[in-house]
Amino acid sequence: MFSLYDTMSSSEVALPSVDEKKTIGMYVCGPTVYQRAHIGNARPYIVFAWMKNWLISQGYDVNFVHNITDINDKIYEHTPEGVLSTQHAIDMAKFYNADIASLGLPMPDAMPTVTDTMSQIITFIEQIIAAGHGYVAGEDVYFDVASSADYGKLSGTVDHETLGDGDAAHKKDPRDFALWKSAKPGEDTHWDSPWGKGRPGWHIECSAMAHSELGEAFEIHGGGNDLTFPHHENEVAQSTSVGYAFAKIWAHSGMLTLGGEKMSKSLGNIDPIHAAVERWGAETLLLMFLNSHWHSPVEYSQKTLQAAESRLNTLLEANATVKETEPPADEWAALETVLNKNFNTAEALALLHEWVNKGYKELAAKLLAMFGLGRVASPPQPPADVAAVAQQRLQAKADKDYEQADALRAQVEAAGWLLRDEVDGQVIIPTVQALR
RNA sequence: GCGCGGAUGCCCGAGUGGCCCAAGGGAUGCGCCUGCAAAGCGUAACAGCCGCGGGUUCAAAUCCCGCUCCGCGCUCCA
Repeated sequence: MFSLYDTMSSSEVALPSVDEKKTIGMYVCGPTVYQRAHIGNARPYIVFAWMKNWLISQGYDVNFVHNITDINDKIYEHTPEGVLSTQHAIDMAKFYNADIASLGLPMPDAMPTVTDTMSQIITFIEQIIAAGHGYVAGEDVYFDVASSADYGKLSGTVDHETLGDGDAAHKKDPRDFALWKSAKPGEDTHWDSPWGKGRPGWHIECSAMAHSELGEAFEIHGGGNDLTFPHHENEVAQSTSVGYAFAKIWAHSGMLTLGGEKMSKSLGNIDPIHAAVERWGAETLLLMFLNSHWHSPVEYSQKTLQAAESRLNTLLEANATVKETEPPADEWAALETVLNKNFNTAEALALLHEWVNKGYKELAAKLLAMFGLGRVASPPQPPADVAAVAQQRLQAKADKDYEQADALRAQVEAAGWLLRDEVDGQVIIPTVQALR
């Protein structure tokens, strides 16, 4: 039985068994595409892509939906002069797709955009108004927070005094948030609606995309924990206001920090995904995240990354040299225990080391593949020139020309391969560098 | 200030009542091995009690109370 820490109930909540419900709906908030995404943005995607893989191995079918917010104030602000904001959003969304694809995990089953969900969004707003939970003010539409009895239940944010931006004169309550915003001068995108030309508010977009893809109720709603309030709180208010059950589990992943502070575009302490992958490689980044619980923060530092890189080398070496052994029959069950209980990847990683060290190759390969680390189990073969130098080194060694042998070994190492003299001969072992 | 989540070895990081004198990894010392290495093996060091102070219990890193510190949120945010 798989369970996850759920923000709504502040406790671990179990998924229905495969017999009760085979298909799991999973919605994970994606980025607003106004500039290139950073490695912190990638964490929710990574965590839930792993989770999808795991649930499939447990017999479920998983529908992993990861949206692209392609309409937002930020996009207007960041669109270069002379470019349409829609084009800028398309460009950045393409980058995001390429960025997450480079991590080596399965792509989401659906990546809806706001633009493509516009008619459902408008219908949804009409439903909310009809249900008595939304109101029109001029050409804007707001959600009536006071009408929502459970507002604040998800985030525990109940302090009415401090909430709300207050500067929107026609709000009934400062906590009310926009469902539809009328078009402003200078904005190059707007859509027709019963309330005039405009665009949807941020929160309604996600509710609408989630329901449009996954129906009224689904199992897991994920996202970074910085979205708990107001974004997810507002999503809950919108969706439950029309009678939808919405998400069974609210899973909020921890922040990636840099210098002890959240990595964020507005703080500017960011490292873009593409730069991080280029510098460290996907495997090292994945191992860094794998080492800590999905719910905890992770510090993105030279030290953290280097430790992950060393770990990767250790796994590559062990995989290349340890002899295969038959594991105990119920060994896989140990993994199920740790992963099914709140998806404890750090424990799974400990188990992975054990398996690799003991030579349980098949099990290790299966686990590695699930975490997007398949190349650790099946690394590339050394290129012909490297193999040739390795061969020459063997000859030099046989000739007792050790100076030459050491030089050749250094040459191979510079190319990203280790040469080791085992009892049954020289072996060539890949390092992190060989995976690039 | 309020809400939520944390505080475990030199470092990262599991562990939520007894199997914990605390997993796994990273970084270390010595020996064997090796042409020299690396890995491996052996060995050493490695948290004297798991932020601090109380309490509950036959039993606590794990539960309760108070405190300190850190992160996130309080309508830009993964």
